[in-house]
Amino acid sequence: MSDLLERLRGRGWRMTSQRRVVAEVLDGEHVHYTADEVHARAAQRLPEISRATVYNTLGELVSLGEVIEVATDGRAKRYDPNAHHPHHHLICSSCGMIRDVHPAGDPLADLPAEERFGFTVSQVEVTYRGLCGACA
Amino acid sequence: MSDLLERLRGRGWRMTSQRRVVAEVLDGEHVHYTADEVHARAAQRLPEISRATVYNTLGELVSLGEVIEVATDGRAKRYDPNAHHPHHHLICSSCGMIRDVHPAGDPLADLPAEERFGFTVSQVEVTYRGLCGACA
DNA sequence: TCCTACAATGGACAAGGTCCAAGTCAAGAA
DNA sequence: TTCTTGACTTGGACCTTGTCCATTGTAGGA
Repeated sequence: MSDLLERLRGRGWRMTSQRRVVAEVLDGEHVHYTADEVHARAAQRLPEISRATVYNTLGELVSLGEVIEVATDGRAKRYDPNAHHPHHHLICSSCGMIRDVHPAGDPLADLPAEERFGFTVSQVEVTYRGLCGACA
Repeated sequence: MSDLLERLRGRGWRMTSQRRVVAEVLDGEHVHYTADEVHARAAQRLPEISRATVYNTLGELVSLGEVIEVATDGRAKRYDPNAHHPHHHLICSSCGMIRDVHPAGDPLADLPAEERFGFTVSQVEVTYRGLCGACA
């Protein structure tokens, strides 16, 4: 994740302790926290960090393309730092656990021109749902 | 949509004017209203219908499998009555318009066993995003 | 070290949705 | 037809998620 901190600094980000902590919380594989979870974890290291700062920082990371926003269920959005490795999501309908997956095939190519209705299609998300081993 | 009313009655639904109006609002092709839009349209025919009843009724229709809930953007959920005809969605990133689409291919078959992590996968949603003709 | 523009804070506010106690009514029973 | 009853509806309080803004703090360049 120090890569991320370097990249951000290179883009002219002012490096504050709050931003550093948020970036560190988002380090790791298969991390899909809600904004609230990010805030709770960040607050363990920096108790006075505010909710607004976490929302601001997450929003900036998303618009810089460093983090992906995942709307899994109409409840809280989740934030996925694995933005530089294209992938889709597999979600447990019972406990909400999320895994990154890499299906074969190219869903973009599967959408014929006559099904595009004049849209310029630029992005596809595939969401698989089911029950995880523990919930089944 | 009278089919729907019949099916619901067959399942033991008590038929009230509120439920009838909600079901009627959801009649048609390419209908993807938010709960609030359903409420507004229902209220044109039945002014005293309450928000809670609309939410209850939509929730019941979803759990009966008659309507699909679509979380397009982390804002309000949308309700899609086209539940008996499998399809996916194409969404304009600018104006939010939604179209039903029918891509080729089978994304479920594209997820190899070693990418399923012990899940029993039962459902796939594919969401295409881009700009519609008017917004491009 | 000092400045200052950018960032953080916290509290108010808004949207979307859920819950609940009380009142209403659809539909089966008599 | 009328009665009965439990399912349904209502409206308002409340919760969760997220945004906004005026004020205060501070990173990093001069």
